[in-house]
Amino acid sequence: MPELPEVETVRRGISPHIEGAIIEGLEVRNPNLRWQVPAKLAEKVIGHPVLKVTRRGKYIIWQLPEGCLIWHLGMSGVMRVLTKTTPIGKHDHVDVLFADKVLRFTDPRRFGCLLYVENEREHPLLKHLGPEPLSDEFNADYLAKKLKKTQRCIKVAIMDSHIVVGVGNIYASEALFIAQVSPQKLASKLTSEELERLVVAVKDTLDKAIQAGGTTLKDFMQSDGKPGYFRHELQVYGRDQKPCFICQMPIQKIVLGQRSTYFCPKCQKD
DNA sequence: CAGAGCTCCTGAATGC
DNA sequence: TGCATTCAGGAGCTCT
Repeated sequence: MPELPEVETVRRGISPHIEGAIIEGLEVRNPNLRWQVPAKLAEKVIGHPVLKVTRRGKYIIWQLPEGCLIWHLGMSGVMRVLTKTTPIGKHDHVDVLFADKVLRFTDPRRFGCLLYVENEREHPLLKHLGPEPLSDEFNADYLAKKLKKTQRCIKVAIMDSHIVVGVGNIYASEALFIAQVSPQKLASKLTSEELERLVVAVKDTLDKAIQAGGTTLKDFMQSDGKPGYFRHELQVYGRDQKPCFICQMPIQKIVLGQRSTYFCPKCQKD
């Protein structure tokens, strides 16, 4: 399940191979992703170079001269740069062909997407997104302002991409544990100290994971292998009933906003 | 307007 | 061993 660090790792992994290359072909084997891949996408992109590969939240954006491709990996999406002779697998839905290689998009669950827009800033998916978590714009003052009047618990709020992008289910639990704030606490009730700790925890957690991802980049292009994702050192996620690494109290699993949530009832205060 | 719940999909895990 | 059932999850959409 790609979270922001994985998406950034994918971006870094593919960009050296893609940037500057001219798209020579597009093969959409299954357009039924989260949204239909636009029918006449090929004629819009073929013959044009990919100028730059950027990221906004968990969206990967390919900048072309007259528009851009917007990709999302959903939760099972994978992008790999392969040789053209690599056999096609069951869930290999899209190939972008270059002179000497192919960018292959694989996504068993098809929660991902591939869209095209002329002006990235105008696109409804990107237009109203909150700040990047690693930017200075994401700070305790900003969060305080945003959460001031909300009735939601902090874990649900921090996962809202209108508040801040890229904080997925796993890292939301992790960051709250590190910040020692209960995921159930009403978001508007966090003290400025707690907000500060949470902001720092989110940045640290994501940043560390991105650094870890960098170390796997060399393995990114295995022709038959897995993408260069990496294992996290998870403190609470997936550790239901296992002892807290700080106080040994069993980690609790609850559901918030239809998402499983893990926390230490002793270390994380309401 | 804010927020709760629904929804897409398939592989992995679990149950019998 | 094998089949049936359950669950997970990103995030936009619908409904209240």
